[in-house]
Amino acid sequence: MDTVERAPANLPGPAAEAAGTARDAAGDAPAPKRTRARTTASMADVARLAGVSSQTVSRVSNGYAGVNEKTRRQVLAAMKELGYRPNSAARALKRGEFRTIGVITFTLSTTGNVRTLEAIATSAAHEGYAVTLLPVALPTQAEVRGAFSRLEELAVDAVIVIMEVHLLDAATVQLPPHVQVVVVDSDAGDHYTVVDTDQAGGTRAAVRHLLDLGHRTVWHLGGPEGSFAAQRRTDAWRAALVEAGRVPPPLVRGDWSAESGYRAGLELAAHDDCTAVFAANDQMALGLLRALHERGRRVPEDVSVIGFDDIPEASSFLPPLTTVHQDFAEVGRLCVRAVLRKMRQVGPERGTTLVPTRLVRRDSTAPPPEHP
Amino acid sequence: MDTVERAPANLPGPAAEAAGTARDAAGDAPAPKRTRARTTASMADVARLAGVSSQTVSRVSNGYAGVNEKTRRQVLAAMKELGYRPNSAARALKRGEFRTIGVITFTLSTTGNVRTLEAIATSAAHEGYAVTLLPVALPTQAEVRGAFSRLEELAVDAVIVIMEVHLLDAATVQLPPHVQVVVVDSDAGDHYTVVDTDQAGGTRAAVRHLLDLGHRTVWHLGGPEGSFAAQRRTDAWRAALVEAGRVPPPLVRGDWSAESGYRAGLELAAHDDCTAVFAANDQMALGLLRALHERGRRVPEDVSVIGFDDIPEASSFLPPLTTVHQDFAEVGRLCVRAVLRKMRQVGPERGTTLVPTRLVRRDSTAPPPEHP
DNA sequence: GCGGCTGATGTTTGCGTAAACATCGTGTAC
DNA sequence: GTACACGATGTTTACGCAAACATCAGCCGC
Repeated sequence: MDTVERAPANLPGPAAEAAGTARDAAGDAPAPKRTRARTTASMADVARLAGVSSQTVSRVSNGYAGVNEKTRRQVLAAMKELGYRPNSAARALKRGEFRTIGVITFTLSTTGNVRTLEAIATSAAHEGYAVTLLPVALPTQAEVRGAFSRLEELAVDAVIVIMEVHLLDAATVQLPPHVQVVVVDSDAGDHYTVVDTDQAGGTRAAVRHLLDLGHRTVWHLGGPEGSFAAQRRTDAWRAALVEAGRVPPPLVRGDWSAESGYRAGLELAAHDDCTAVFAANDQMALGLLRALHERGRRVPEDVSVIGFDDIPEASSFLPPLTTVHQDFAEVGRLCVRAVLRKMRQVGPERGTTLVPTRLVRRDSTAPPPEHP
Repeated sequence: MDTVERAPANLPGPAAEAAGTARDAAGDAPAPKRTRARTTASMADVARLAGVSSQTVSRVSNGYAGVNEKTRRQVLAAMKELGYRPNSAARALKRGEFRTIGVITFTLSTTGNVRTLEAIATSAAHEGYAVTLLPVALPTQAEVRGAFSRLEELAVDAVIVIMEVHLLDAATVQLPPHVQVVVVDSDAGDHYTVVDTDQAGGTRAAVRHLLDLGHRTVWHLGGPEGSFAAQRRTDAWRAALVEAGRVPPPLVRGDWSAESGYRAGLELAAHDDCTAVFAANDQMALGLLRALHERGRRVPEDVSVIGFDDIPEASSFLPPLTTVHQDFAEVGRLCVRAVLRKMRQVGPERGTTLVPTRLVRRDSTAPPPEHP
């Protein structure tokens, strides 16, 4: 821990030998007013100590070739002694890039957003980029606009937006020029670059699974209106039923939360002919399971339930939940790749990339009861 | 978008007339070699267009007093026309601060970390600070060291670490000087500034609640060894029992995941004398509930279960989970406050701040069965 | 032996901003 | 009416870095 305590800038005389003695003059003489204690050593300091030009320090710092091995070693030693760290502000100013990606998202309350964010951060780090978080408290236009106006001053080279793009457009966002944007949870593939889970494919798999088990039709516990993902799942659910010649029951809506799933579940439990429910996410499925349990409808004997997301807890539900697995890590990875490509001006400017899903069969689905 | 294309730097003499008409000239004449299309307007560009000095633009930009209202308006108009955005790299370089806080954390798989991070981001935004994420894939020393070495070059003024500080120490971290650190999930209050949930208080409340219900003792499903929070809960659990004159049963460990709670639950279900279990988090409690259910032990009639965290889903478990509510938002808020105070050199350098918990009674706890 | 090349290094310059200092009217006190 | 304060603005400078260019040995080929 001692390394943290050290204050390399004020070392008494160690730097004097070996090279330049000019430092002492600088250290003391000037007006002692507020000394300002230079916080970090600069390239110039290192250069002085190593007896080279600052440009050579720069070359070493950036790992350029063309520096004599002996010189390089001297410089490295000087850097170490002074505790030199390149100043990223100066670097960014000079290079014109921050090596940082901004991520705008709503509250991190949904598993999907968190997982995606995590993957983005990891992938970005891998590429030498940092990730700056721009939280938006509420999905209102004012909030979104606020986030973007913060962004305007922010040190980012690109932005990944994890939310329905309509809010973005509606907020009359004015992005800093040359800042690339990639969007998740949106259908704006013709205006933006979009990366998303294959909502439709996953939904189709879920519905088909239930129909294959023998259910006459499938009810749907949908997500909130604002969400594109929710909309997409609802549309796909309806389409899959129609395609199979079934009649879609009325839609029941929740807001992604388990609590809303519970409330919707109480409603669904009242329908005796409801033998299969496709919940738009696992949390709502959880609430649904509780409601069904309370109303004495057994899962999966009386009612089959299928979720979406495959959160880690899904396998521990009662009963373990059959669900559609989303590969959030892949989504995050692709976001970073897409945004970097856009920055480097390779790859398509717009269009949607879909990440496939996978149906995970557990114990919450079964054939319908003999005669309901 | 046209504002982007414009190359304000090369304007010949437009500044002369209030709102120049000389723009056309700039587009053609200059050497067409890679034009480099200046990406953004600088203060100088705005100054030229507004017919003032760049310093005045700076004053307007920073909202300083002492600028004539008319002048200010001119400047603002010019800014708007050029789509001017202050360059944060230059600003950071000049001011010597980035207005950014780095957050180091393990994978965002635990609710607590995510909630805390979210609160940190929100509070920081409130204070005009951005948050940069430094994900650490695995809690190994090498990984932690890697994160910190990335950090060394990173544009942050302070760091909040959400993890057991031992890993940090062990990684022989060398922090940039003058970068303040605040830590969550740690007992290093004497070396660092620590903000944490009152683990002991929450645990005591949980244990007492169960004892008050009439249980002879309370079993404990603990978290992983590396975690300070887990350790603290385990210690407090044992202490609370001893204090009440009870004999602590053997400790059962999980790794925070529901799956591990399930495995541990199978084990616990085998003990007929186990009538009350305190799980170190809600996810493990979920798995525990499933295991008990599978083994035919009813909750709460046969076994009482209590969790820790109060994740949103807890109220939808079967049965709804009694648990200890953690105020992650407050933890995050206090982290930001502490770190900003340290930067401004007010407030104590080290020491621990505890955030109180609250017991949330739901349906998973009840008096023990008559004669077990 | 000379021109030119290569590798290693130094020098100059400018990125965009804002602190510090300088200037310049205008009014106000005496 | 001179002195002086004050408000409004302009000028200079430095933040730390790295691209572009300059220098300067040593070495090669002919």
